[in-house]
Order: sequence, then structure tokens, then C-alpha cells
Amino acid sequence: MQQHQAPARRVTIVDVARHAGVSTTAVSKVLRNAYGASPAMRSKVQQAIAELGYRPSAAARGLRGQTYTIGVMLPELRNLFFADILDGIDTQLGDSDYQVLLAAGCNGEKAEAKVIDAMIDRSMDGLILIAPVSAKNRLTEIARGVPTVVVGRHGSSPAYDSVTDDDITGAALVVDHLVGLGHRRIAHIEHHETDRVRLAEMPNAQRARGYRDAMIAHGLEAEIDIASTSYTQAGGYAGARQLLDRPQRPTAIFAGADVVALGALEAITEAGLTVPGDISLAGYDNSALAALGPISLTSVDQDGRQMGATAARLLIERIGRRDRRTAQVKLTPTLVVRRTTAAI
Amino acid sequence: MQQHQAPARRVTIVDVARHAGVSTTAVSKVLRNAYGASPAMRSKVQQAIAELGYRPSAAARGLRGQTYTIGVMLPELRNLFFADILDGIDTQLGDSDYQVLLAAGCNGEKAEAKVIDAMIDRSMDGLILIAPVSAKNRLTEIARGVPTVVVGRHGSSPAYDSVTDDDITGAALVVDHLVGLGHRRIAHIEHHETDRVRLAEMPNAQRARGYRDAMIAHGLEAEIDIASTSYTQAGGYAGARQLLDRPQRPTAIFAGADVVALGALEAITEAGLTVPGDISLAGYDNSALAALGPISLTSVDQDGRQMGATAARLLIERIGRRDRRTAQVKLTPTLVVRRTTAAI
DNA sequence: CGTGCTGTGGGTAACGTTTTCCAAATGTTT
DNA sequence: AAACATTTGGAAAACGTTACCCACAGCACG
Repeated sequence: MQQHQAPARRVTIVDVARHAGVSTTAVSKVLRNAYGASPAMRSKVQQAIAELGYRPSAAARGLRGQTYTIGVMLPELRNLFFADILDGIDTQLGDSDYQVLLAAGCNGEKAEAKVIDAMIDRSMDGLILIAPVSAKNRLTEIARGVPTVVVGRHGSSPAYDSVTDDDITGAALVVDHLVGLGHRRIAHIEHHETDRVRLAEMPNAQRARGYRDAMIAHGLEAEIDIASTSYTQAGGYAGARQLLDRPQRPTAIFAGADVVALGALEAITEAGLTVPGDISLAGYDNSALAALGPISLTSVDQDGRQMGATAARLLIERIGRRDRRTAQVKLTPTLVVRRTTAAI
Repeated sequence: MQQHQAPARRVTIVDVARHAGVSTTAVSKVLRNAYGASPAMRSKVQQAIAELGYRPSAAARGLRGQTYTIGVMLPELRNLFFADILDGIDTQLGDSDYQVLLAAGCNGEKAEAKVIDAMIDRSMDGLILIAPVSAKNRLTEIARGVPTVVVGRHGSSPAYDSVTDDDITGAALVVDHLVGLGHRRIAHIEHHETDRVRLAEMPNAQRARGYRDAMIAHGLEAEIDIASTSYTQAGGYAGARQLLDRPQRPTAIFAGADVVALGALEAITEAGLTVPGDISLAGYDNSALAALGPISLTSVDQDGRQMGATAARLLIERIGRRDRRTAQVKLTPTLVVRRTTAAI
């Protein structure tokens, strides 16, 4: 028994070939289930692989072709909704040969570019970009180089597949629900957006549009009232403060995201008002946050698992046939009613 | 202008060399800041790199040596505490050449092994394992092959560095605080553990031990009362139910983790009791959950950022000198008092 | 008995880096 | 001016796979 066994050179395909008494080509064929290997040889090689504990080097593979690695970029780790998407991806890819690796883009165009470049440098076989903030032509450029699926960004591209949730419908669900409860002065807190493309593609912009459309559909055009801040807790607090200061304060607030609702809740409580007694409050995302007993927020559920699974499926298909036409899958959200909304 | 520009072969080190009129060796030297390149050549090459937008292929690099990639395994994405650790790692590695890639181990020994193997296959330069559940000798084996830092697991190893938080002290902080408020019947909800090594190494076991020790130190040995469930919301609910059914129910509950406290809160509320009126409640981790206004849970803060930064620093050091003696860094937690604990 | 398949298996050249070397040029000391 | 060190730059061999060939055997067909 040695104290310091030599650094233990990794066992390679050559070792396996020698041990099984065949060529490396043969081993490679078995590894990839490629054509041209008899059952006899197949089992001989598989046995050698098992005996030696051989594992193919992804680096060497990457140099030649596939790495069996899929990169997932997500904007941040703190948003629990993204964990659902990841679950969906993992479920779908669970027993495939692909390994999923994650990196956070930190919601900045620069950090996002760095992360995506890093994934490309590592010759990943495919990319799933969750709610990317990069410019559209940048995304297209990326997708031309490597199979890509974009999640949570509306609008279609000839270069990448996309999976979105119908945010317009989601916003309408909230408005319909509140109107059904007798509310008319329903306000909205949105994430401020100026860029033209983003106005069309980003979920936050779609939610605001859905709110407006639904209000108009209910003949409440005159009651439309939007506080434009950001999708953060602080943004929710600020937005609610603005709305509460109106001469006639709203009887219901539709926050564009659950964290926003949380900030709003804080502002409302601070103002000495109660939810849903004085004001009804609804969020968006149905994050774990919303489900928490003491919060119990009415929210729009996006089924992240489904989105993730769909994205993974589309990606695998595209890796298989890169010239396939791109698909745009749009899922439909549902409303989860909890204790923050009530009849007026 | 072509419709379908050719798949655009990646620009390689050879292209750069040709464009700059030097050898590939020279380019490689510049790339790695290696010895043997004059300032003149350096700038010439750098210009060529910029002009061609060259990026080194990590796959090719991996085949020869470093990949400039660090793998982080974390048990799950839903625990916000891990996001803090990640932030720390990112901060520390921010402007280094290393890229961090994540994968979730899903809290299972098998899934964990798969993830770690995948990282090794991809010739990552170093691994940070957060709260791994694998057997200790497995960890040692891994660490012999690739520089490794283990976070959140007590006990030392000659093969890997480790970063932990002093869970015994953390538990004592809670008990001291509650005793200071006049509590005597202080119960604990722990994560059940039987394995001997784990009993010594896992944070949950340490917290239980710290609770016991602190109770004894306060002369409250007779009041020690532990519900043994799991570190989940459901576990917290079940544990609290057990404790509430005692002939003399506790006046304070110390939950081993914030999610556990959340489950406990549910059970307590359901039983028609109030927090902290009837029962004081404390958690552990000071997750974003605990800070939420409506919850406002007294909890032990572990400074995940600091842990992550330390782990990253140790890892870089070890990558530099693989034969350096291993270090065990133990950080000290602090107590964050909020609204769920009060004088009896 | 040629002729053409089909099924098996292997030889070998990439893939894009890094890392030894080694050679030439330049500078520094006797 | 000879001897020696230092700096500068390059040639070429790995690293572990895969993919494109080609060779050979066995077989069916006319």
C-alpha cells in the first residue's frame, strides 16, 4: 500500500482497446452506439470499459465534435421560478447522455455575454437561455453558431426556438378575477422599459400590455393606472407608495411579479392599511414565496417545469437537425387565488 | 450578402499566428502571459487577437492542461443560502480567468456522484462541493484527482480543504438568546441522522449537539427535548406537531433551518397559538425567507458570501500548489434577532 | 466462377492547444 | 576577442477522441 500513489494517469480509450484486444475505432463505435460493431465485440468492449472504469474525456470529445454538455444561462439564482424551469430541464434530460451545466448571467448584458461566450468556448452542444437581456441580433448570432433555445422572451427568430408563457393572458386573468370581485380601480406596477425591441419581447412589457388590454375590454379604460418602477422588492415598495398617494387610491393592485407584490405589501402595511381588507393584491410567477402561509399571495402560475421540459425537448431536436424550422411554443398560465384578493 | 454564410469555422490560434506573422507558440505564450515574449511581440499578437476576435477553445486547452473552469456542486437551487455562497465565489473569482459552472446534486448520493464525475470528465481545474452527502472516502478519492474544497462539512481531510461555519456556536447563540429571554423549555427540531461519520461531520448533527451542550451549560439538561424529522418544510410541520402534543409544551422552538421554522410556524398557527405570544421560534441560515417582513424570523446568520469567497480563495491556492497542506477554515455565525422570539 | 453486396473491423489524419526542447541573436564578462 | 549567459522566437510532439476512409471475408446472384 503506497502512501502517495502516482498521480494515476486517466484511463483512455487506448487502454480500453488494448485490454479488450480491439482497435480504438472499435471502442469509439461502441461508445457512441455507432454502426459497424457486432454484438460480440460490443459486449467485449463494454466489459473492458467496466473493468477499467473508463470514462471518456469530454475535452477530447469536444475537440472532435460533441461534448454532451448543455449550458443553461439564467439571470439569477434567487428567483425560485427558475428552479422550476431547471427541474423541467433535468427531468427531460434525466436519462439522456447530456449533462446540464448552469451559469448565472446576473441580469447584465455584459455579464451575460461573458457567460455565454464561456459556454461557447467550452464547445457545449446546446444552450438554453432563460430570460436573456442581450440584444436580439446578438442572440441570433449566438444561435447561428450553436443550437439555442430562448425561454421567456416573446417574438420569434429564424435562428432559435423559443418557449414563452402567455403573459398577456396571464395579466388578463388577474384583471378578470379582480373585476369579478367588484373592483374597478385596479392599478398595476410595471418594470420600466424604454427599448423598442424589449417593449415587444420582454415579459414585463407584455404583462403591462395585457393589463391595459383587459382593462379596456372591461370598459375600465379610464381607471388604468400604472406605476412604472422595477421588478424588485424596492420597486414594489416605491410603486405602491406612488399609488397610495393618488387622490383616489386604487382598491386593488396587480404587481408584475411576486417580489414586487412583497414590496407593495410592505408599503401597504406601513400605511396602516390591510390586505385584502382595504386593498387587494396580486402577483405574478406563483413563486414559492407566494405559497408561503403567512403571505399567501394570489398569483399567476407559469408552470416552470413544463417550460423547462419543453425547452430541453426543443433543444435536443435542434441538435439532431440543425436546419429544422424554428418553433415558438407558448404556454398558458393559470391563476392561483389565495388570501390577498377579496371582494370589495 | 449571403443568406446562409458558411458555418463560419472558429478562428484558431493558427489564424492569429498567421495574421500576426509569428508562430503559434508565440501566440500561446502571450495568451498565458508566459515567459519568453518581448513586449513588441506581445502587443502585435494582442492586436491580432482583437482584430480577429479570437477566443481560445477550452476543449483543446483541456486536452493539454487547464480549462480555466471551476465546477461548483450544490445540493439544490431552492435554498437561498447557497446563492450567497455563489455570490462569494463569484466575487472572489470575478476578474480572474476562471469561469464558474454550476450543477445541482439534488441531495442524493447517486445524483451527486454523477454530477461530480461529469465535472471531472470535463477536466475542470477545481471543484467546490457544497454540503456534499457522499461518503468521506469518496470525497478523498475525488480530491486526490482534482483540487477540491468542501464547504459546510465538518472534519478535516488530508486531501481537501474545507470551509465550515461553527454550527455548535450557532446553536449556542440561539439557546443563549432564548434563555436570556427567560425561556427554559426550549425544544429543538433536528434532521435525523444515523450514519456515524455523518453524525460527526454534517452541520445538522453539529447543530443538535450545540443545542444539547448549550442546554447543559445553562443547567437545563432536564429540559432537552428533540423532535427528529428532516430539514424540510414538512419536517418542520411534523416536528412542531410532535412538540405541541407534549404534556407540557415548550415555550420556545429552535428549528435547525429556516424552512423547518416555516413548517413549524404553520403547525403552531394551525394549533391556534401565536408567535411569539405563546411560543418563540428561531431558525438557522438567515435565508432571504427569514428576512421577509411578514415572517421576520429570528435566525442564525452564516455569512455565505464570506464562506464562498474563502472557498474560492483556498481553491485557487491549491490549484497553484497541489501539495500544500490542507486548511480548515471555520467561520463564526451571528444571531439576527427579529420578531419571532420574545420574553416569556 | 466472377461480380457485387453487406457486415466487420482497423489505420490514420485531423481537432486546437500547450510544452518541451532547440537555435539564433544579443548582451556581459573576462 | 573569446567565452558565457540571457533573451527571443519557433518546430514539433503530445493530449484523447472521432470520422473518413479502406480491406477483408462471407454470401447471394446470375
